[in-house]
Amino acid sequence: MNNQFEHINNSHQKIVEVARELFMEMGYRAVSTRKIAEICGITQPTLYHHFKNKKALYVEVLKSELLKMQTALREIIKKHGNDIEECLFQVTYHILMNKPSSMGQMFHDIEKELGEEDKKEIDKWWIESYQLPIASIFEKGIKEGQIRNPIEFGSYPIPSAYLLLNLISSNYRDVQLQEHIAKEQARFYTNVLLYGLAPLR
Amino acid sequence: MNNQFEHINNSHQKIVEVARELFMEMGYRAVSTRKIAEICGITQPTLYHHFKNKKALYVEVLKSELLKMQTALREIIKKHGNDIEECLFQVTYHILMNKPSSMGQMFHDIEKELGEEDKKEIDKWWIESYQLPIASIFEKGIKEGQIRNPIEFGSYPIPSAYLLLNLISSNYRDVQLQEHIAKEQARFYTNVLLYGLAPLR
DNA sequence: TTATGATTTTATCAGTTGATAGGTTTCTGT
DNA sequence: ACAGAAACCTATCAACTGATAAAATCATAA
Repeated sequence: MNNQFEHINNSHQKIVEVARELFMEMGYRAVSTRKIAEICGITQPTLYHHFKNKKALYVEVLKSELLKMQTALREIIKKHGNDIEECLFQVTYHILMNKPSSMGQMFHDIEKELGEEDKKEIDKWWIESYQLPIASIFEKGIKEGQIRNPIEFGSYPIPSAYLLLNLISSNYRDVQLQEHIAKEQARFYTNVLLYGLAPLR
Repeated sequence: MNNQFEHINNSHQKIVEVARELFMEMGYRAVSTRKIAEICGITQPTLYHHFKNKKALYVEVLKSELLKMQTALREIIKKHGNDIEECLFQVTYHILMNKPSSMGQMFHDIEKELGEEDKKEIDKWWIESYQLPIASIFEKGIKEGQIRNPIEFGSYPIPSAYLLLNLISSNYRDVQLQEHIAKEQARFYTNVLLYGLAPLR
């Protein structure tokens, strides 16, 4: 019934969706406001009715991206929280399949293209979406003795989380992973992370 | 005596150096030919006397960057080749300290901004500079029983090399690492890579 | 000295970019 | 039906981009 509201949401949401696809694929600089508008089927100045400027649109894209990941990771951790190996595998697999094609590019854009205030806000969202959920897995693992003693090995939850995230988020080829290959890769990552490449002595 | 030759080299080399710093820090798109020229102390059209176009300059920057890394890694491997743990640590530490501040951005630029023929050439150089040297460490480790059986664990040399490279090359913060922090991080990476986060049973 | 070629400069172009002003259409609540 | 707001459009701007043409400077070899 509230056609106005739906209409706003439709345009707004479509712009964010299109922008996310382009920004994450090509990077902030390589995507023009005209290209976004064209794909949305609107004219370029209309974008500026929905968003203050290009940066604001990018920030909104990042927020929606991070929020989606936060929801998904919490779900996975709730489901497999009792089995740390399976939990890490599922998290790794999910990120591999659903992350932006080039997270390195995304981090670079956040660092170089946004202002201080935006950066801080995105940082907050990033921590809640990626860092805390994954660190919580390792924290539980340490408590239950499935992860080495951090004091001896340096395996504190947050550094461990970043180690896993670095492992996942970088990819020297930007290829989109196929399902079974991503599963294989996630399994390899998880195995190495937990048990290492050296044979048991 | 050959003043002409020196002069060419001076300009040429200075342009490449300045361009490398800017390209690696800001990314291909964010660096204008005018900015490079300004820092070099020359006018922008002069760049086009030394390089066919912006892309050609970027390719040259990448080549010099990769060549430097190739030389360094071969040196390290020759020196510590008999001790796989120390060798991996030294390689990890060296890359952490000397890599471009954002390798993710670099990969993205290679993938999206270069043509097919340039991409293939850079790929060749990349393999010789990073992939083969690091894979050779794991290959030796497998032969000598310091790395698990690849058939059982999936720890083939090249996937293992990429695992380590992914670990190193990504950094969600683009901060320049300080020496002792990089050493600590390299040690942590090497330890996890070889022995895993799970305690020995 | 002088001719030649390498190097660099000035002037300029055409295309793209993010952004704004001002008018027009569309929708909504009364 | 109508007032007001929201959504969208046309036209346009100033800045910046990579690139080229043509002239000027410079070093070098004869």
